[in-house]
Amino acid sequence: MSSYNLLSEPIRKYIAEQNWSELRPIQNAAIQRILTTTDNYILSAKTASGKTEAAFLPILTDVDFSESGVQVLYISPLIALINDQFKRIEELCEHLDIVITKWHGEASQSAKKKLIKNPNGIVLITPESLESMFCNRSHEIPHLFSNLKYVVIDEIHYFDGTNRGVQLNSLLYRIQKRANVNFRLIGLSATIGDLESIKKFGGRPLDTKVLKDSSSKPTSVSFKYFESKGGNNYNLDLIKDLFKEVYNNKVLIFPNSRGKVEEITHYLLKISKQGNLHTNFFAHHSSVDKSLREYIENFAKTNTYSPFSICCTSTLELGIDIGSVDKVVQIDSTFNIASLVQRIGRSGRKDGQESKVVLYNTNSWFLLQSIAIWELYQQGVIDSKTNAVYPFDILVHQVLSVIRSRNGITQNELINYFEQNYSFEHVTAIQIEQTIQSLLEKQIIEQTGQELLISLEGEYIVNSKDFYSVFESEQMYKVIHQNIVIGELPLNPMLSEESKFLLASRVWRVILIENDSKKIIVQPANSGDKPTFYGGPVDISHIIKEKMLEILISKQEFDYLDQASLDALKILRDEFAVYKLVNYKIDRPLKHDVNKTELYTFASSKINRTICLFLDFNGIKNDYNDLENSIILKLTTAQDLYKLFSKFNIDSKEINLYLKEVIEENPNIIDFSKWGKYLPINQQVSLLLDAYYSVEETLQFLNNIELKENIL
DNA sequence: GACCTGCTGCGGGTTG
Repeated sequence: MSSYNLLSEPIRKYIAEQNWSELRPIQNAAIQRILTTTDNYILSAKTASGKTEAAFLPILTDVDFSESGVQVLYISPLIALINDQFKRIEELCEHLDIVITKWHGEASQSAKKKLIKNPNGIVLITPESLESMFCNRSHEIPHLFSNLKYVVIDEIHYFDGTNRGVQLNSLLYRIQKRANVNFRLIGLSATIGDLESIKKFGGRPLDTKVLKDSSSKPTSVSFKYFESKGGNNYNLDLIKDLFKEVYNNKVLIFPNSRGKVEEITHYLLKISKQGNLHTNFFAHHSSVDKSLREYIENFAKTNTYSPFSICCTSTLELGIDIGSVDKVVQIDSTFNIASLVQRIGRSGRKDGQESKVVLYNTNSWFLLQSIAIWELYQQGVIDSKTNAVYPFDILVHQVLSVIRSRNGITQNELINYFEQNYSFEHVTAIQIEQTIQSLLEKQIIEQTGQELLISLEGEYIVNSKDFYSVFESEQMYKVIHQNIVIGELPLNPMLSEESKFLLASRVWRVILIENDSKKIIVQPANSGDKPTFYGGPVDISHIIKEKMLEILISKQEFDYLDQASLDALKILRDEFAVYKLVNYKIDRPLKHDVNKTELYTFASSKINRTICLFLDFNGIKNDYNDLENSIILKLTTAQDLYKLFSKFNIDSKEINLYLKEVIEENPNIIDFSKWGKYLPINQQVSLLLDAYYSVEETLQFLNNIELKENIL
């Protein structure tokens, strides 16, 4: 039977009205498989290939919405995506009598109350709102979800390998337990790196199948090279070239940081105004006020004819609906392949159109990284993030949430509950007990009779609105002009009264800083600096670093490079030719200089960080540059380094003891994790070794490499 | 050189 015939009458009617000539491959496959099996499915297909419909056409056919209780739970990482999908699903349900409810922090309270009173239909929610449901409406969970048939997770790759993903998986387990229900899971994504890891969502990896439409849109690419000379400032020629590239098109520009977004938007606007051309240049990032961002998104979506450029960070990387753009500009390399795939997918969304991407680079290492990522993308390789094997920090958060939600639970019940929780599959009962003991010792929880309860101290933590998320957020000051919020900035020492900065593509002068209400009052000004934002380094995966070396030592030519890129690549290749590297898996350059030695690792950021940990442990001073892949040491020979590496094969007890000392001396080291500080010290050590460093992998890497030296 | 994500419930006021 054709997949169309499997669909219910109202759904077929809907399809007829859409004037679709045919169903897309991913839709056909999904309808067939979802309606004829009981498996979970991950639907993977390129952006704008109709994945939402692929999930909902069969689900709407399968589910009897006249029954009470929420039938379908759609989970999204972003509020903006929920708002977009709400409209789409509403259209899909036009001929069906189905209630659709948005449930997130900015959704209507009355709609939520209505759902509680009469739970049914489809609910669209964020993981954090789900967490809050367990905390504040625990007794409603069975009533809401005991008839749940499907959970749909949108942009599921975004959760994979992240703390938010561990939290989400734990929440799915908690729904199953609390509402005593078994649901099917449908995950949607355009970019999947690690299939095995994604299949674990929902706790039935063996019954979770992947439907993948690997067809990709033709993409035209060009690389341009404008070296930045001194400091962080862009080469003026880059800005002029960029202007020519964008001013007559609809474009998204991704320069990788909020400060650079402001800088580039400012320059482009300036050039355009000088030439009396249009002023549709926008800055879009997390520090620009939400209403302003929505205005920009809406401008892009509704505007059919006029050209515009939105300069943005990853805020416009996921599937928020802004319509189609003509081209995507990436300035310096993305940090991973999935990011590039998502960004490219934003152009040429209409059928038959090709995607267009222009990659600018401002130094040769970024150029090399960009080529590596582009080549891997062409090969269909996507890099993936990996979770900690023992995510103790999320465990501590979930333990607190469960105690709060249950309003008292015995220790044995709690241990048993988390032993079965598939989100913590490798964590043992003894380890769970240690986590609980630590919370008791730190007096976050207390024991009353047989039951564990949140203590007075703990109430402050679990009752704070900051409790629901597993990621940290810094204190921000609102930037206000004439009672209108422009955006928000972290307060830094550079910012004082009379200082000037760029935000939302305009220059502002600080009039007043109100510390109590966390406000910065500003007025427009003529010139100013880009604002300073705090941000940690972003890890680069091993396959990208390895590919960079492969390209560096090969003679491979790339026809998408402009002359300046070719020249820059040649200089870098010539520089490394002296090492006579043959095998990119094994050979690593060791550069002897007049008073220092540089080890070029071409390894993942995590491995580099771990090598530095080993060096610190052995009292060897080192300096590390992730972009250039190099660890700088005092003068040393390859023989000395081999000797040192063999010493790294140390008893893990020693490194544990060392890390304990490090943590005791500097407790802030654990702050890379929001909930890490509540863990016992041995679990803090484990978390560092597991999530921050990578000992096994690093030892394997060091045992495998052969150093190739230059002769001074 | 350095992304992003989310957030309760209540009480008091205003509006239709």
